[in-house]
Amino acid sequence: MTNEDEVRWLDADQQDIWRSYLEGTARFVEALESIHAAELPLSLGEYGLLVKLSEQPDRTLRMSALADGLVVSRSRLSHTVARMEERGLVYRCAASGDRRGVNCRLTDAGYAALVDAAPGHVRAVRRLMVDVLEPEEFEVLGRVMAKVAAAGRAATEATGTPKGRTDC
Amino acid sequence: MTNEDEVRWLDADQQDIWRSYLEGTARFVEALESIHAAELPLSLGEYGLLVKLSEQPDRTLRMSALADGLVVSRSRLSHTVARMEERGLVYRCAASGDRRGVNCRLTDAGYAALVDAAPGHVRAVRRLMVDVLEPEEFEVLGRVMAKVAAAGRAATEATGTPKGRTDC
DNA sequence: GTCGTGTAGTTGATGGCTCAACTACCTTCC
DNA sequence: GGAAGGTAGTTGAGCCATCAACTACACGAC
Repeated sequence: MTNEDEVRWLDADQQDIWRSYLEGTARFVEALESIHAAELPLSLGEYGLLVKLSEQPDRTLRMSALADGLVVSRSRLSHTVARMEERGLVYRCAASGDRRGVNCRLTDAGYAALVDAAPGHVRAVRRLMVDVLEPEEFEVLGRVMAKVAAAGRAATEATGTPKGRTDC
Repeated sequence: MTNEDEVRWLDADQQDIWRSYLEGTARFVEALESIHAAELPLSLGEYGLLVKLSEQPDRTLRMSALADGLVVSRSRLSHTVARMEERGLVYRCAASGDRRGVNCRLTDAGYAALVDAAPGHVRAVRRLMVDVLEPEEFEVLGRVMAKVAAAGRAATEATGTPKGRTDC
């Protein structure tokens, strides 16, 4: 399984690309998170959570769906939502139908924070990514990362315990 | 500054691309980290650190250079290296020339761990990214992320306190 | 020389994340 | 109907990252 003879190493060009990817993602999130921390009322993670909620019909989503959508563990989401609930950004209530379920709902204050943060967020995303690329480059990036997302999803479902799953 | 009239929002296509990017990076690191945790003797972060060291002439690098190369704060690197030092993977010693400086050096055990982890790491990177893309797609990804890296670097240097800097 | 400022790195307190364990509920099957 | 196993979500302990403060050294100006 760890037999070295079978390994197809990356050639020099592939290594360069790989390192560009690693550095690019690292610098990008570093810059975006620091803009959120310095100028906006929500961290990048909180912003993403509120965006997801705001897109739902009743600004409401099941905890599990939210965790899957944000690609975080259920445990982490529980803790995060608990903190955001204390700040009045969201609140939890029982889900109808399945008595195990819990809904997470965006409050008016949460929506207001989202509206407040959105312009700065979009400006930052443009400055750090969208506007530094040619339109075609940006499009390819989207196609490419959709493929990568699918591969990751497949790998996570197939083998290891995804995130915070007790089953298997 | 947060005047909404001036904001150039993303159109529907751009939003799709942006979300593909977010989900792709999230699922990718999730899968890669879980492979490291389950099958390899080093976490993804530790692996990256040892790779950087192994590329240096004497398998040695200044702490500050290491922090910059890995895009992490000096504080975080200090803690991480302290833990890895306890495991015998690296060790620190005074740098020559500048008496403030500290060198981080790869031990034989650290190199052995790297050699041990490398095949599984490369296999995972291929399965999760390189091999799911057309060669041209992968090349574009490299070009694109190099641009993004540059933009992030510029933003971080220009404005906010980068990571763990006390100056400014 | 020493004052001021900048750089290198560490440290400890705080807060968030992870992991495993747990409750509670649903579903299936006999 | 009840036993077994799956799903939904939470909790607390321990680990890791972050932040601000700190030591120590370097360098330039006067």
